[in-house]
Amino acid sequence: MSPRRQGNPNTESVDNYLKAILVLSGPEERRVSSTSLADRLGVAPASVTNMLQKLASSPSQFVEYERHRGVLLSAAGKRRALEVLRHHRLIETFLYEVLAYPLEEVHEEAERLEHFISERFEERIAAKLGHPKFDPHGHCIPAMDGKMPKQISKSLTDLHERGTFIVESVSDQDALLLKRLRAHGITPGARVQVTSRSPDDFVLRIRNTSRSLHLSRDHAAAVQIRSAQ
Amino acid sequence: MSPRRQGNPNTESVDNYLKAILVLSGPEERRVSSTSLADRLGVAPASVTNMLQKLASSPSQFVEYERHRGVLLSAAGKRRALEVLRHHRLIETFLYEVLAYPLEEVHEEAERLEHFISERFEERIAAKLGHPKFDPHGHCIPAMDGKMPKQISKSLTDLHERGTFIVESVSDQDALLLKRLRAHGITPGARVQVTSRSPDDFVLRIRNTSRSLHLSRDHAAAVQIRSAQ
DNA sequence: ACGAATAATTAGGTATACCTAAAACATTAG
DNA sequence: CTAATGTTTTAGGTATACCTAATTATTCGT
Repeated sequence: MSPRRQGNPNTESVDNYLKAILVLSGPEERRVSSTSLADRLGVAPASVTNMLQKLASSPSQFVEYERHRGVLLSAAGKRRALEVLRHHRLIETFLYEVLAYPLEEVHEEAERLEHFISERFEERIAAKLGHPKFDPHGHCIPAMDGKMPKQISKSLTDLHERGTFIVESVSDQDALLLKRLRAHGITPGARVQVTSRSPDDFVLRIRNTSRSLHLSRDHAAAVQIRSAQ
Repeated sequence: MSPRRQGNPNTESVDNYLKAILVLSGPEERRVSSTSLADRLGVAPASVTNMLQKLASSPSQFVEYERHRGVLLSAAGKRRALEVLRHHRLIETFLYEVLAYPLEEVHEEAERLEHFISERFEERIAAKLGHPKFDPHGHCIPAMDGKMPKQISKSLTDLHERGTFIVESVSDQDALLLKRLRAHGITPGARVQVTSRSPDDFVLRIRNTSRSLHLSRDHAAAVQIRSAQ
């Protein structure tokens, strides 16, 4: 018996599967394949199949799963996934604002703690932070009821014009990249100019500075922007 | 595979065993029996034997265990146990001071989180709190190097004279009792008068008030006191 | 539309941490 | 100093979450 919250079906592992499905299914909520889940979670595809079967046939009804056709979150699954995401982003904000963590270290700690904090802890840090709407990476924090405004930004790689933009958010997945971006002033809210781009070389310049930064396609994909009004 | 910190031998469970051994072996560091561990951890005695055998034969060398003769912490085991205890008490202090938790809710949350916080988190909350020496229950917080001053207090039940005393600490094990004690002003630092006592009825009066409080033997055992200088 | 390539599932196995029931050991009372 | 009692260990079994290797489905190109 491993589960900390015994009796109820929310183990750490289940939470991670739900979060991964939420992210991979995107705003259009398309079905998610076993392989993509396996990739994201760093486990073998067979393990994913196993877990999905268990989840689908458990009374919790978190997912809708069809053999060979991928998986989708149910309403309950989405609710739980958003709750964990809320935990994650609140904790990130808390570590950054209250404990003065460096931005790039916030994710790893939140990834661990998100599964173990109580409702009370969640409430208290939210209150302490003044019920923030965004985390320090610029991602929005789901409300208690699970509502989350659709963000209208797009990825740097989806950009075809040249021009000046505002950085909306930056992915927290790659700590090293995050550190490099921060060193160049690419943080949420920054005004940046896209100087040139080729398929695998995006050149950014930060407004009011003379420095510029080259990003590979993968790295550029981690930066979400919106047009400067 | 359950361990969160993979590769290294500190699972949540191991931490809990080490903590329990630390507490049960007391300041005299006497050997701890399987049954007493089983009781404290809420598991079957057979499970304890199993775990102790694994711990004793693991490369981590946390315990010294002899069949039928109980278990003892090694230097490494004591170090680890004190680290977890430090986490626990720092988190309690943090929840109380920074997040304004009610005293009696601090223990449960700390019990969960103590296993998952990083060194950085530990450092940051310690710094934020000004490197406190005591938690809100009045227990002292082990230093980073594992040093901890022996506390010279004794339990209310070990008291044979009548008189006025200062509350040194209050056990965090029983949230309901803690709430009741708090309601009567029995918190660390309070001056209390022991009005009368019989084997199962300890009567306390808080200095400068007219209220008094009856405690059973078990409950009185949870209150540590020192003489008022 | 069919065979090759790719994706997904099944089958069988590992480790952790727990359980119960039965057996072995230790302690204590007579 | 032995028998009864209580404690501890052994033996055998459960569930979770993973793994690899083998098999079966699906998809895609020609």
